[in-house]
Amino acid sequence: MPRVKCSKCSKSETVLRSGFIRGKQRYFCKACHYNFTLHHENRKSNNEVKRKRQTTIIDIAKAIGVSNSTVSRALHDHPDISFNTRNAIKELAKKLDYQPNLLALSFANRQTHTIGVIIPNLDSSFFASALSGIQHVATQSGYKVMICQSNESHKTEVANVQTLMSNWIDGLIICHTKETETFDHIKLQMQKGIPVIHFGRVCEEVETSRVLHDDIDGSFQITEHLIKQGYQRIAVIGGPEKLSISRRRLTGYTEALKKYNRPYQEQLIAYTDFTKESIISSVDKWLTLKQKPDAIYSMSDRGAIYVMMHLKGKKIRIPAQMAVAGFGNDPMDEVIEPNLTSYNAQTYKVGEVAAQLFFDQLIENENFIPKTRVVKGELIIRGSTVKG
Amino acid sequence: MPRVKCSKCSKSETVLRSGFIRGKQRYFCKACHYNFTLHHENRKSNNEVKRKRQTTIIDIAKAIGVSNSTVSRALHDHPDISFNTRNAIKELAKKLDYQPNLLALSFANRQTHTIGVIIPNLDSSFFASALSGIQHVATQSGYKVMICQSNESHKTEVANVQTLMSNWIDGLIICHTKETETFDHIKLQMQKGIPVIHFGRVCEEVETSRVLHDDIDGSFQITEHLIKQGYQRIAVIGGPEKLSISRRRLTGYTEALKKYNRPYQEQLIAYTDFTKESIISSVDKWLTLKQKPDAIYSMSDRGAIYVMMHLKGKKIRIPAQMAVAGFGNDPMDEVIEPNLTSYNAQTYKVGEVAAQLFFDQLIENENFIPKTRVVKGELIIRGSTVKG
DNA sequence: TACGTTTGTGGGAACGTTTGCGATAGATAA
DNA sequence: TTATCTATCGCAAACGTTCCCACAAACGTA
Repeated sequence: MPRVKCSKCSKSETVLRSGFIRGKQRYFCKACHYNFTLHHENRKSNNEVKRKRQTTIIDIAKAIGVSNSTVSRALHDHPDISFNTRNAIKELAKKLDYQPNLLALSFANRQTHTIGVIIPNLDSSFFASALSGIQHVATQSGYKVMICQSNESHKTEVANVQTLMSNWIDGLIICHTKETETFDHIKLQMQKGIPVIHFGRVCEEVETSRVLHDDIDGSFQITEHLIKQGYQRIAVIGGPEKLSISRRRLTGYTEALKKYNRPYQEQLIAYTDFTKESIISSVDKWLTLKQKPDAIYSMSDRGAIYVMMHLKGKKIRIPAQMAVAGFGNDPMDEVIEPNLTSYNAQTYKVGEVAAQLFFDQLIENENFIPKTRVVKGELIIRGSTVKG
Repeated sequence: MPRVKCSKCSKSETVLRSGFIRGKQRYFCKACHYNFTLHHENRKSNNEVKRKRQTTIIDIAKAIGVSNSTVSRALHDHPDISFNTRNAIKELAKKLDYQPNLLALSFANRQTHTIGVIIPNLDSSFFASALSGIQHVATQSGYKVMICQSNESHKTEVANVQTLMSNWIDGLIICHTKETETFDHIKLQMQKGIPVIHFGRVCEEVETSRVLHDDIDGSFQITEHLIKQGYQRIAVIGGPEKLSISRRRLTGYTEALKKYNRPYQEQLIAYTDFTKESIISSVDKWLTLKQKPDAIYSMSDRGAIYVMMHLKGKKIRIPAQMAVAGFGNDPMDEVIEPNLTSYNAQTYKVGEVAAQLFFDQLIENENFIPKTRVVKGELIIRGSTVKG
């Protein structure tokens, strides 16, 4: 028998317990037939910060004495609204600093005006500038960007897709991790009708719009440049073998060799996971060869820089004894000595195009056909490959 | 007299035009008293991509034959739901791949579980890693992060705040642009009751929680290190004079001078806007001095690198003729030659702490008191300041 | 005047979830 | 039995906006 006063009639004899509500005892008063729970002061655990109310359409409607529909229409310049009403509404809206509640809007329209972006990481200037490109185009069209980093972990990537999707993104722009080899998580979203755009590292299993660096031509140009500079044995540091960019860049390399009638030497190709250790071990292996390479082309600038630092540590002169070239035109290229020859892949533009492809797909809708765009880059020749 | 069939009674004689709806002709049938518009096939311009319906709580409720409330409570392990019902609901939910509609949830609860972050840019590793820190902590607590770049433009920053706010972010973590000198846009949001956290570049006008690099101690350590290395005239490249980090870092510098009884020389202090041009012009000015400095401490690594490249261009040997030190421990520091001495400001951790401060404020709510956290860093001595 | 036509506005459902309050059929105690 | 409890569930409001439909009043026109 609880000794609790009814919060309505204040009697306590008639109060009896009646189950639990959210962990709290609920009481029922026989006298006044009233259910209640005790709102103790320790209700502070309520960390749902209710913000101050914003002006809504309803406020305006009430103030002027029209219906919400009218206000909504007036604000959207719907032709059905009289000049006077429209003006009055707009004026009051401005006065009350009315801001449409995007949440309600998204909720009602079932679209959030948000693009989800998944990239391996933000540390590399490569992805950072692609992201900037995406953001630029998205912002122009009134879209927001929600970013996730996969940290080159496939598992995280899958989780990221989940997170973004449950936030109702309108589209997904993604560059896969170097681990990713299965694409069910992508296919699933496409079935749900979400536009998916790939960039950089691409998935060949599914048909999506995609934007690529000109990997083949870039690799070709770098290789051609090295050949023309007189280097005879050009070694290559690639990424994981299954990664499509590895394959494409290797294609450019072999094409250049073919054009200049140079032999393709298996032992000069190294597939790495882009980590410092794997790269250095490849280089070390090459250095033990009888026929050492006289040039190393790394498919990533970061890798090329590891190579250079390693070579410098071994007192091997660049480019006299060994030329080095990279891919991506990282800002570091102009800092390291000698400056690193690289291929400016226009990553910012890649990001822009990716976002544009998203909007294309949005507009063309169901009669949309996936497109592949290739962004041209340019070879930037610096000291690391030019003797003398 | 239009020849349009009523979509209800199919007569056409009784149909007459009745205004416009959204630009489309509206018709009214006298016979059946019915208003309608023609839904032509060319309704394809409707690029509001309605996605495939997700399973909702209502679907589950109908399927099992209970009310939505019951389903909601069952999924939340509310004690009022019987074991059997709960199980049945959870099972079906799993089977139908039920995902709660976060949009509806945010809408109902008036909170989005999203933190807005505004940073000057993503290109610098400084902000990128702070961002990673924020994201890490946020994700752990089930919060998302919405990122905006101000591009060091105050105007853009203000617009960013607008954008984020109208998306109902639950809190704002911001590092101001170097231009920003007025803070009304911040005050406004604080009045609305949303938590604002500052990091790095801080606003002293308003009372917010904030997390700082240990600018003073960092600067002190760098200066002390230079003094101990025997450098006599240490020049400083700072940011804009109004920027609080400039002032704090200068404080550390002067404190070190004081401790070692060195004179403070006005002409060795340069306030720049961190651009390459302004930095180089400062350096050039110093080089014309009779009493040239023998060490340059740049408050940003990027700036220090500009300095080094410029000095190298002038064949000035580092550190023999001029030592250089930076602040921030940018990855480039280990790439440039000689390696750049710098202060590792633990920016990743700064980001983490910033996010934590947000959650603190969220929990403590109205009885919350702004805190200032300082993240300790460490001096990293490299070749650019150590002779021989 | 009588009818056809247009204009301007209101009503209300829908979007998915949470949650305070009621309600009821059994269970338990008196 | 009766009085009291309890476990379990339903109802409905609220969040802000859009948009389909209905309708009355005004406006033309014959």
